Amino acid sequence: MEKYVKKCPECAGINLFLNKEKGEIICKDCGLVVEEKMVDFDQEWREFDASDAATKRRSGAPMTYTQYDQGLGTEVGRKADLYSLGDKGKNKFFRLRKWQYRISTAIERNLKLALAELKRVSSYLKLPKSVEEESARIYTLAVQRGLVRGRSMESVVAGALYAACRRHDVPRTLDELSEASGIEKKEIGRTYRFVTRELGITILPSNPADYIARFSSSLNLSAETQSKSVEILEKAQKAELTSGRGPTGIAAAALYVSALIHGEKRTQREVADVAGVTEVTIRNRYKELLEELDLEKDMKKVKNKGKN
DNA sequence: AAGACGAAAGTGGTTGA
DNA sequence: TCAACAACTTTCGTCTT
Repeated sequence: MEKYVKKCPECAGINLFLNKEKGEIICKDCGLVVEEKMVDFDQEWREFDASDAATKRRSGAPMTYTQYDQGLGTEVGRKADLYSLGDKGKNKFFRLRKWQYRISTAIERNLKLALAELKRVSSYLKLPKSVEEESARIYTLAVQRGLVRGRSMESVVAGALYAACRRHDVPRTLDELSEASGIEKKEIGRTYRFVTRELGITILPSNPADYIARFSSSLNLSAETQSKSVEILEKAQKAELTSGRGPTGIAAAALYVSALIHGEKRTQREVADVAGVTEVTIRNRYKELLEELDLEKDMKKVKNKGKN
């Protein structure tokens, strides 16, 4: 996170912080997420020597995975090769070239459509460009390996986006992806798992804290509440309450408790809705939090009723 | 009347034989 | 391949504010 220069449009505070990875600017005073979609002005690579320059630098038209063939294509053979072939060889050659042509145009057509869809969903969710690129890359690989066969193009696009979000620590819930893409949640989850497994993409379990900023912003919670909940999350992780649990549930519970403590009560329903979990899950996590971390003292300050 | 709480049954996915 | 299993959901009745 780095300091940002402008003033917060909500509270006119100057404590704006920029998180480039997530494409978010967060106001530490009021917790407002000012801008979720921004242009990343940075180079994402660094050059240390000439070979870095050769491999990483991109000049001319930018080579980008959001262009469907990256300006590169495959062609089978050239005329000159024909002289070394007999009649049989020639036939084979033409057949192969025909197939290659069909396959590559099929892939290109598919990519063209898919990347349009990908851009649509990505902009709907206001995802940063880096994530869009990543998911386009993933999708391209998936098409080349024939992983789309038997699956709808849209669901693979959604799966690729989900994977890219996770890799960039800018998690969106399956619900959000589902709403944006119109694909069922389980279908996205399925293709996501399939694609990442087949492509050997490793993805770390997402950190609950990554969800806090967004959730708390849609609930209009204060910055104190927000940072308190991150604090709670850290303690929860030390107490090993987080492993194996759904990160959104934990994030939601931490936010819920934190809101209670700061007298900004939100109903379990409200928190559950933005986090995409049920009230029951929040209750369970919330109960565990109260048991394991001694938050009672904090709670007493708010509702001064003795416990036991 | 709305919200919080918790029990019970159901779902989809993982794991280990 | 199948059954046991954990996490989470759905549903519903009861209690609290």
